[in-house]
Amino acid sequence: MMTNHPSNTPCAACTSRKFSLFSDLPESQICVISDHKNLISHRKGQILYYEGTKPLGIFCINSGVVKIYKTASNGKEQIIHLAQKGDFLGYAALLGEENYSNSSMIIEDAKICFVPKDVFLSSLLRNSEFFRKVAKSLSHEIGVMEEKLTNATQKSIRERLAYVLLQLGNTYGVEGGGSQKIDVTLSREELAGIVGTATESVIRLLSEFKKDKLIELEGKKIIIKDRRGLARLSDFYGG
Amino acid sequence: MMTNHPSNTPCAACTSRKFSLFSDLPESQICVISDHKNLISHRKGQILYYEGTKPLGIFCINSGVVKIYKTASNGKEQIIHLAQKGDFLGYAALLGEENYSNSSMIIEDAKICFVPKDVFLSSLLRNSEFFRKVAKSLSHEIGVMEEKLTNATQKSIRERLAYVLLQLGNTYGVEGGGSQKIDVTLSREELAGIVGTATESVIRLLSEFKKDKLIELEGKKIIIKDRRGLARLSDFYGG
DNA sequence: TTATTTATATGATATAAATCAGATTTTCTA
DNA sequence: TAGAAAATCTGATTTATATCATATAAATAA
Repeated sequence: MMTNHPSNTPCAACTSRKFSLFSDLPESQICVISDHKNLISHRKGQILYYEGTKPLGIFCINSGVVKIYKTASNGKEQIIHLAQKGDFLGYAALLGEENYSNSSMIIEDAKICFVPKDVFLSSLLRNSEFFRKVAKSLSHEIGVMEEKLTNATQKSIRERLAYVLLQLGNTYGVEGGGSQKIDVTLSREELAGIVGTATESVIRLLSEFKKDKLIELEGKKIIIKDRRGLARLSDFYGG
Repeated sequence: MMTNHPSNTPCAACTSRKFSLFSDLPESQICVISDHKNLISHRKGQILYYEGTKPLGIFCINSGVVKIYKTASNGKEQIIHLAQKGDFLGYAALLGEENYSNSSMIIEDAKICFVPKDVFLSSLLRNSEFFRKVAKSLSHEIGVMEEKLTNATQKSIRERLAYVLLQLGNTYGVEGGGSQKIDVTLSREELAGIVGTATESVIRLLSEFKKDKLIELEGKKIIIKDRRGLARLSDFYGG
């Protein structure tokens, strides 16, 4: 039996699904998920879940942007990553049978589906290809985190900021007139949280990058003018 | 059919297995693994695998200690973690269907079983409880890495070193006379690789900790004299 | 709109930690 | 066992970046 609430369009019709781990789940499974999911609209600033609390299901982002972060003992936020359309949230905590290891907050208005724990888990167990895909995603994430840790300890703030800008360009970049606008609204403080540094340092370095014609600043938005230059800075090819 | 090479004792009899992800695999599965695994002795300094190469199976540590590390572009090693008896290596790369994201080197003479890719994967698919356990382990690892990243960006070297010493004490500590000897041989350079700092900084801070009666130094071995003091340093409870 | 708060920006200063250099000790090896 | 090489240690110096302080601009609320 398949219910279909007005505000709850079926997963089969979801345009974000093709970007997600649900992408090639068989029709039958999709219907089960669809039947039990709950699509909720979130406004900027809302918290999806808090570190230390118990996961009751997983989130799948239909639209919007979410920051995943840990709050350090000095009160500063370390942003682990930004999640968008098609991304799953909270499945690591669920599979790890642990409380959330991080918190998540909406940074651009979002529509997010919630799929209850048992629906998600039984779907995994009933479909080993899906399970494998989820495991693949977890594994990939580990490699990404290893890279981030290595960068954090071995690279300078300047290098890391340049690298983060390039990455943001890859994910949120809108091309135009030979330059690339990073189309996501991040405060300087949040940018600092991604890089893992002080807000003032980010502001200072952005000014420097601007002076060096690597970027342009349009309010909160950053426009990348010279990807090659940033790439040179981000690595160790001179600098 | 179960072969049993002289140097290749069956997994059913392996005393390290109870610490591993194989711990409650059913007898039938154990036999398959046992039949296809290969136990190899490794000497200190040997490389198990290199970052960027293709995983052909997984490693399960029977004895010894292995460091898992990434080499940064400045040539320095960031040690991701140390692995010991019962730990699995290389399964994330296998499940992620990617090349190794890190390298691994023996730091204390080790006996390590190699289980070929298809044997491991078919075992996973045939036993969903095992698969779930592996997924749980991957998920846990992600949380650990998030914590490490946050520490790396938000804590001082002094705090991180104190924290690393406590962790090493937990894993390798041998109690005796109110103090705890860290019974694993790490060079100062490797300790620096764990903390994510320069070798000289580690040496200097160890001297300082010694002066402050937090630890004692016996050649390469470190003896923790004051866990409480180190804990105070490692966190932000004054310092 | 104006007032108030919050975010961004820039300068001055302090400091942790890297780097460079040299001495001593330990480990390796021929 | 001697000699060479590597690791540890300590000191001096430099540098990147955090912190503190204050000004300006932008966002929000009254």
